[in-house]
Amino acid sequence: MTARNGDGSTPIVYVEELSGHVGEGVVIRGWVAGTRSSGKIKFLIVRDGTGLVQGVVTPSADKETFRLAEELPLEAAVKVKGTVSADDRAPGGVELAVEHVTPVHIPNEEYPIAPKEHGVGFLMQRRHLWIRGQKQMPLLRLRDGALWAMRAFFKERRFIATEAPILVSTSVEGTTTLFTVDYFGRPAYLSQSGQLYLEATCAALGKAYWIGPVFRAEKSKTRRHLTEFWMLEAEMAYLEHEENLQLQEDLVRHVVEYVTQEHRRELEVLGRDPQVLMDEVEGPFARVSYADAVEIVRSAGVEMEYGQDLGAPAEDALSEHFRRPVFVERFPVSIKPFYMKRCADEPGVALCADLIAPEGYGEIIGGSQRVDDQQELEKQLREAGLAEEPYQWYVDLRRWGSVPHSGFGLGVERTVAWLSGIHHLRETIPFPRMIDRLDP
RNA sequence: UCCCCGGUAGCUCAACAGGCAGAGCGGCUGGCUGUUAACCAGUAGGCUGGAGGUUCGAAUCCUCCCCGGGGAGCCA
Repeated sequence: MTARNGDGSTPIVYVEELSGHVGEGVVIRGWVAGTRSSGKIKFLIVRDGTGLVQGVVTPSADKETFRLAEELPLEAAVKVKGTVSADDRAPGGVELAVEHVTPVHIPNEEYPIAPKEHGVGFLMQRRHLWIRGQKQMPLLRLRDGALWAMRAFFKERRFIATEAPILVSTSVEGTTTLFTVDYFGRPAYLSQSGQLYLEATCAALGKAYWIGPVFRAEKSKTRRHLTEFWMLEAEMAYLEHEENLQLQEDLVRHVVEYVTQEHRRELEVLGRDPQVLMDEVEGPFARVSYADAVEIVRSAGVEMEYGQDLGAPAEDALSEHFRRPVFVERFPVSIKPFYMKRCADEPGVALCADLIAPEGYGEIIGGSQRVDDQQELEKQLREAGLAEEPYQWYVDLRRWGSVPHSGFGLGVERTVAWLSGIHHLRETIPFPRMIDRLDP
């Protein structure tokens, strides 16, 4: 269905569709992203959320339009009627010979974000406007593509999309700092993970996943942390460790393939070479045990003791060493949560793996096979120093029809950062929440 | 929570060793029929984050506070 303009004759189209309308009259509805003038010829850059197009205004347009073209400030809202023409000089290959501009809203004040350099603090305070930027826009579109690819992957594999609660009464991992809220007079917490609930759900549905926000009250202050971020968590009954890794690998490869095929334009604007991503997921992902990883990290000159978790410098050393996604398996149980099953051949290590992204983007997946034996689970709860009472429902899952099962959680923002080549997580989500950033 | 760096025009920054507070961009005015962060000419724009202190004199040195950035730990 093609929308029609007020006069009933001119089709309203989006910038991304313009190449299919060369030679035709169209109306673009959008915002002014820039103006230039060279006397009797004026240029109007218009964006509409799907892309940017240059409108060319000459004296052949009506008088009012010709005058407006010079005066329109940044971010004026306009409807632009014109004829689409192919032009090699235009970025994107097409431009618009403007016949008429209808102003929808003309700002009275100067737009605070000039098309010039700005500091991050300045831009973050104006995040609600910054997202209109020519790099932010494709980044958010890329995020959409990545999430879409994840959902399509699971749909195709017959996983059921489900939900986990955000308000919870207990911690999943015991160690992480939680946000507390008042829940009718008693404390509740914002969930840091939906995993325990996914374990329950997968015993009902067989294969389940969810994509939702999770919260960490850690006072992290780095480019790899947000206090509110989105996690994709999947859990599958009868899935064992090896198959779990294969599932994760298939998922990540699918997302990369989808994004490099369907979002080439966005990647190009972001300066991200799709070939780099494709090369990284070509062939099986690397695998290394935690113990061997420690040796690799040390030989790269990074200080690390066996028993310490992988810090950022350690992760960077590993991604530099393997230059492709790498699963780090068999972590010491002391640095992993209580619900992980232990390796049969070595009870001191967990049947788990973290997936480290290439190029220093850090851990994008953490997963494991879960404890399926009731006594074992109760023992590990005690060893973790957690109260058993709040976890009774979780223990129940081992009481009736307990089966081997595994799952994982993927950090959406870290994945998008890797895909897009963006350095800092804050740009991969529309309105990031960080230790010192609650507005806008 | 800890460590490091910073706060000067709307923005990005300069101002030697304590001595008249500047530039580019943006804005505004004018010029230009193919500009790509256009270009050319002109113009306005400042309580140097706040409070104390040292000094003849502080954007500059000292103390405290506030705000921003980078990193660590923790994690996705």
